[in-house]
Amino acid sequence: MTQSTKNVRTRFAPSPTGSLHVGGARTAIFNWLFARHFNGEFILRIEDTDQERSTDESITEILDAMQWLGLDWDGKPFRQSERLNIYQEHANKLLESGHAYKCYVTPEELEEKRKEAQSKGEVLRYKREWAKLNESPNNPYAIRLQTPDEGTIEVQDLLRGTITFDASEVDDFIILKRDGFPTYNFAVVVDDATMDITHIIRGDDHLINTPRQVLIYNALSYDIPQIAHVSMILGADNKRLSKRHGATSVVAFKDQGYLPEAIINFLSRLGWSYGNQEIFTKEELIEKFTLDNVGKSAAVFNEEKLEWLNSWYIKNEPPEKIGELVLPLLKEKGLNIDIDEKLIKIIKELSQRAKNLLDIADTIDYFYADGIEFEEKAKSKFLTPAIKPVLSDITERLSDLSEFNTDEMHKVFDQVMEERELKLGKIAQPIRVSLTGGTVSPGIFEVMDILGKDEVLKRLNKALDVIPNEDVSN
RNA sequence: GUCCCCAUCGUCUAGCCUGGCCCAGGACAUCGGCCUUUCACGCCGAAAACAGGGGUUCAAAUCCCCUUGGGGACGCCA
Repeated sequence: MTQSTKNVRTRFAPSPTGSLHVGGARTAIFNWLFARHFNGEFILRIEDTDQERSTDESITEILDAMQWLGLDWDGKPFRQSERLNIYQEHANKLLESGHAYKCYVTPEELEEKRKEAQSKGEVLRYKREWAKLNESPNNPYAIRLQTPDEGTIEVQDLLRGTITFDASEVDDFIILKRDGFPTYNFAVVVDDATMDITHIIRGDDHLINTPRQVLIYNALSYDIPQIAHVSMILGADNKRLSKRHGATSVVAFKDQGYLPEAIINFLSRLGWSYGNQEIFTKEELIEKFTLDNVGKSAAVFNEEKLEWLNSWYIKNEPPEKIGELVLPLLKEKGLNIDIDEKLIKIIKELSQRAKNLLDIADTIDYFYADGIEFEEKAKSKFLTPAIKPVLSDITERLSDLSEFNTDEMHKVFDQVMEERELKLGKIAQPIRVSLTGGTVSPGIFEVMDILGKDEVLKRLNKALDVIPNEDVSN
């Protein structure tokens, strides 16, 4: 890639009309990685020029999500709504230089013309003479850029090379709305130029806007930054990812117990790759990310793979860290505990079986319950009169242990198995049901170790109480 | 409809730029097996793709063209 990578400065420019969705997050990640890779700067710019749809809640949500993902930005986020005078100055300059003109036609009139064209199966082409409609010093106006009528407009894309558009495809478009706010294309150019952005990485839905932006750069005599259009993320049906596809916002995944590491890892690999490597730490991503390995085709959001990555991180991150993350979930369930040796042991076991943090919180109950309930099916299948003597025997021997550790437990079980000529498979499930109430849990020795001697004996005795005695009359 | 982009297993992708090492490699998911104390984990294995057609070339997944398919854009939204 023959691009300059000195003083790199990238930006993420969300519009605050909702929370951060995964597509936006991927764009943010690429820009962030690119900047960090080249020791450059990554700035945030809130594109809130749509007064109707922009909200402060969205801004907060987006910034929170960015922070949660660990995408730190340099300096204070810019807000376009606070830079109106800058856009107006630039628009006036274009007015003076003859690159732009005032247009008095109303949105309503245009809408009517648009409908008319549509009914004829056509697309509305703006005609320059409409600008004069309603012209009067007192009437509001928008400002339009005067665009060339013929020739071509070339766009240089870092990923796709030179893309040529016919000038006739671009009609005179609005740069400043009648409310004094800039339109997207204009604000983007003015901002990227005045904010010294060196590299723009954005979704390829913006590719079609780029010739317009090129025209603005030229009219303003600004240099054009390096631009890379990455392909979009699609849903499983190959359609543009939207709410219809279920969870698409970053917070939704957070709420479902996903780790930021998994999301970053997953999203980074959508459209980018590094040989056959699947797992990347943040540091590795920064080290290895360049535009050279970014692909051009659209990627389908594959939630199963995200899930796999998430379970990988849950298994491989330090249990202390996972513990910190599940603590609030446990609080929600009324389990007010702190990180201690017991919790860490539990996490080590449960994380092997969890796809997300919720799984851990959902399967932890019996470790802390004061008196467990037996699942009916489990009870009737495994807590049988036939097994009662065995359970009773084991309970007695366990209670005799002075050292209650897994080695000693194993010895007890080995003895019982040998004396009674039973396989572990025969006694493990009754023990498991006795200790956890159900048929699914980590290994019984681990469970006993975590529960401790007193609790184990308590539960075994309770189980013995509920098992009817074997009918010995016959 | 017009314009723009894209095209390797179901999915994410390696390989493509700099043709031969590719009867195409990895991962997720699927299926089978092993391990086993349940559930998982883990390990081993299987099935699974160069969209189609023309060129160029001794040789094409790799270069060119067309077709087809998919996506995107056609706003005083961003």
